[in-house]
Amino acid sequence: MNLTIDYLQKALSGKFELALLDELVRYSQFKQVPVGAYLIRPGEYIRSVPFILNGSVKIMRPDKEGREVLLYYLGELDTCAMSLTCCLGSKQSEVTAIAEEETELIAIPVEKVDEWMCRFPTWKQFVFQTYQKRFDNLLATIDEVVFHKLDERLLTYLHKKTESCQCRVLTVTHEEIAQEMATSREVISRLLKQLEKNGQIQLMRNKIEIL
Amino acid sequence: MNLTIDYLQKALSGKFELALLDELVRYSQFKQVPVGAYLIRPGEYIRSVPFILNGSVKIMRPDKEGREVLLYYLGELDTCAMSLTCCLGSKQSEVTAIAEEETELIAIPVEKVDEWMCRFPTWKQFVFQTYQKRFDNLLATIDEVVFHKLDERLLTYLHKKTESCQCRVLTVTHEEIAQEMATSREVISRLLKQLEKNGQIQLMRNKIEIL
DNA sequence: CGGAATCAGTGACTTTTATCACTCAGAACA
DNA sequence: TGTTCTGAGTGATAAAAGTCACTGATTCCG
Repeated sequence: MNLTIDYLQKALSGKFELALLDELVRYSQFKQVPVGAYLIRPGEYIRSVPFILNGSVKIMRPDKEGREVLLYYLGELDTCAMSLTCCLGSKQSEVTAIAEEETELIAIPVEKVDEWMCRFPTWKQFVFQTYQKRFDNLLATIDEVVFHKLDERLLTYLHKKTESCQCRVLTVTHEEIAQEMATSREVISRLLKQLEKNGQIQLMRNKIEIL
Repeated sequence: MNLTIDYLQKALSGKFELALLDELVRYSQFKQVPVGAYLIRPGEYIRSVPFILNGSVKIMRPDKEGREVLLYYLGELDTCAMSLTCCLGSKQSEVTAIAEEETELIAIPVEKVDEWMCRFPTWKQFVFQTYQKRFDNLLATIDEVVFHKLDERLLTYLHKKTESCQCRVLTVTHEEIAQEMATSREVISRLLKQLEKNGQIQLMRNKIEIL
């Protein structure tokens, strides 16, 4: 697909001024990312900041032993704050980013992200809003793991997931959930059964319907 | 005390250009904060960004039921990234900030923080480095609570605390530790006893020596 | 079709953490 | 000096989460 001002204008619907849209088209690169593809892995350097047009991306935090936790999802018109700082400080990534659905995004070169901040107030505002959102996301994640038990966490996990993919029936295995919540499959299976008993969900093979 | 360029120059030792130091002195306010004082409480609005000259400040995340967790410490030449975004977006604080020691800081008005970013490259760099650091802090906190057991968490808690206050003997009760780690006093008492048995710490009334 | 692979369910048990109930030591203070 | 308060230690027990071992069901594919 070709990146055009028309397209961006529709997608961003008045979020940015025309001059900025023009530069976005001129300097950034359109990308289509298939489900399951890695946008970034820990340790890699990031050379451009992804700006998601549609689809969704999950951000995971791994530890040394191969486990990992879901931090949050990025969706439409979201940007990764970590990649911002990583780029500007040319630091390696601390997280994994995986396309949860087929995702379309534009990759913006770091220099431009930096340059535009002073030239376009809407861009600066956007960048800081992004930081704000990510901090809130991380704090929400901390709230979950510190203050809530697994069954509650599982429920909010399911709800967030349905939000992110916009459908009531999730296609996911217990094993996958366990990995994203850094626990074991059996535990998740049992808790899911419990939630089903309580009438909060409906279990099927590979699928979970949220009621 | 009076805020002078000389003083700041010494404190910041070449971090910022003279013109910026000049504006720092002109527009910000020097503050001395006693131990235990609240810099900010959740729900309050922040009108200026604190820049810590010396001392240390602990940032806590509360939940609705009155419990809270320690997120990280701010020390010399640190700034709170959350207050940055909160200010710029005029949002309420999501966290509590308490002076862990007697702390000296300068309060910088939001408009200046914003304005200087385009005028002083060192300032912009500083702001983004701050975001970087806070993200790293939050990720480290998440690592702890998700991947580590309480005894390990307790040990890193103690080590961070000694770092922040620069002494090997902490003056703290088991109850306080329990609160900052969102658990109960008995649990902490037992784990501390265990650490003492392993020769990692030495317990005294109101005091813990790290070996 | 039939075997292999993947996913889910579950009993039995352990470990970790939380909670309750109480004792004891030292500090504080009148 | 004795009483009160705060901090700490600890046994008993419960609840939550993790682990092991196995079974059964469904899907996939040669």
